[in-house]
Amino acid sequence: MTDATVPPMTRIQQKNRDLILQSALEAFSANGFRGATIDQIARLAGLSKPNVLYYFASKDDIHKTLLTTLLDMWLAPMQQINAQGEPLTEVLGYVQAKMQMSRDFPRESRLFAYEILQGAPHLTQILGGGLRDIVDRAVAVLEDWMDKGQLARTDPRHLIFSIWAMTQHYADFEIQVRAVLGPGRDPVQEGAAFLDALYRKLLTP
Amino acid sequence: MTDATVPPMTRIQQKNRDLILQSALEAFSANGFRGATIDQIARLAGLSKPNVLYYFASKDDIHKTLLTTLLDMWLAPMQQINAQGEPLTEVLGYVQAKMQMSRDFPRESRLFAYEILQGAPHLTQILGGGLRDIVDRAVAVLEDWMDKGQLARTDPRHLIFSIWAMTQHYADFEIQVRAVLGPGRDPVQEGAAFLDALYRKLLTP
DNA sequence: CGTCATCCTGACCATTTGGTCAATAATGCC
DNA sequence: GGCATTATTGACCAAATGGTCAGGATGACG
Repeated sequence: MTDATVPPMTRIQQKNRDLILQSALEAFSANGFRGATIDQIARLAGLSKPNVLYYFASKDDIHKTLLTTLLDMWLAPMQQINAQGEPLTEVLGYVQAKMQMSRDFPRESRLFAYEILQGAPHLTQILGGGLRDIVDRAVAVLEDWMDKGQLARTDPRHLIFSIWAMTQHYADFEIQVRAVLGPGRDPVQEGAAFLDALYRKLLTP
Repeated sequence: MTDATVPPMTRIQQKNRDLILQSALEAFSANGFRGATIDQIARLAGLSKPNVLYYFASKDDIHKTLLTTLLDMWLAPMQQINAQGEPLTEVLGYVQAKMQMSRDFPRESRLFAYEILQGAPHLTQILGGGLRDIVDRAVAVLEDWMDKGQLARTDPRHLIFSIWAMTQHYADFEIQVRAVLGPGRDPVQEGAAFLDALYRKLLTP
């Protein structure tokens, strides 16, 4: 019954779809969904507009594909928290990993920020489903550590919110951060040091 | 030479300009600048599109007016930090004030979030100018308190970033927060309690 | 080399949207 | 009431934009 043998996916397809998604990431993250145009994406990819629409059914399709493709990568660090590891190390490692992503993938960060601001039209299912499960798992681990006295007690969910908020801030509001800090500084590096100290102090039992 | 006696500004003008700005806040904060249309703003205001453009020169003009009008209100809490007050109380009060704004003015919060994400095309001057000065003043106060040993030492600027990040998170990413917390909870109230504990622990000498 | 599927494009279309304008209606004021 | 100023609108425009399509170019492959 099942198995439609999906598609062959030629080398050209692979290459061009990747190219388009890359360009779309650039465009969407800079201007938001409405602000980006297919023309712009096509130009960035070095393709014609109809050609872009040959690989994707619509602008919306590109956007949705991009979001779902990148979501896994975005949530990966939290899933890598090791319940058998040293609690403080694990949490601080997670913070640093998220911070690293702010530096390395600011466009992805902005893409998600726009989506959530918009009301998450494409992610509502995932928000209430997969994301919640992933968070719940991490929360269980954190609570276990707190029960054992290996971590100072706090609300684990708001702890996670705080980590998300701060790490995203350095990516999404980079302009503001730079404006306040002035030139010649490395916001993310400084931020990483600050957050390490902050969470160390907060979570040390 | 100077003094063009500006404008009289009739009662109708006052009322309609206010109406339009209110409607524009609704539209821009929900859909971003590009996503909102003059038609939509006009409909929300119960006016015709040309009538909206009678009061404002362009869509851009509405947006800029809105941003600059609301910026003062947005930055007010930080300017109310009292250098003569009890340090911890002052900082925690600032956090609570910002949190209160997340609850009471989420649209304003999103408006600024969109603007910064976009690269702050309308606020660049203010970011590098007024904002920086305001922050510097607060930083001076914080550093003074730290020097006197009344506040634990941290980077004051990143401390401020963290407050901004967290308080804005509850407004701008409300959907995500609600999805993770589940129904029947009050994110902002819980967040306020969490942040109070966090900063108390971080800043108590 | 032939042929079949994949790939690509110019031209085109409908809709949306920011903005204009001349004409009309209210309003304020003497 | 009469007149000047202010408000308001329907009709209209040009540009931008998402998307279509028929036909041509370019591969893959026996």
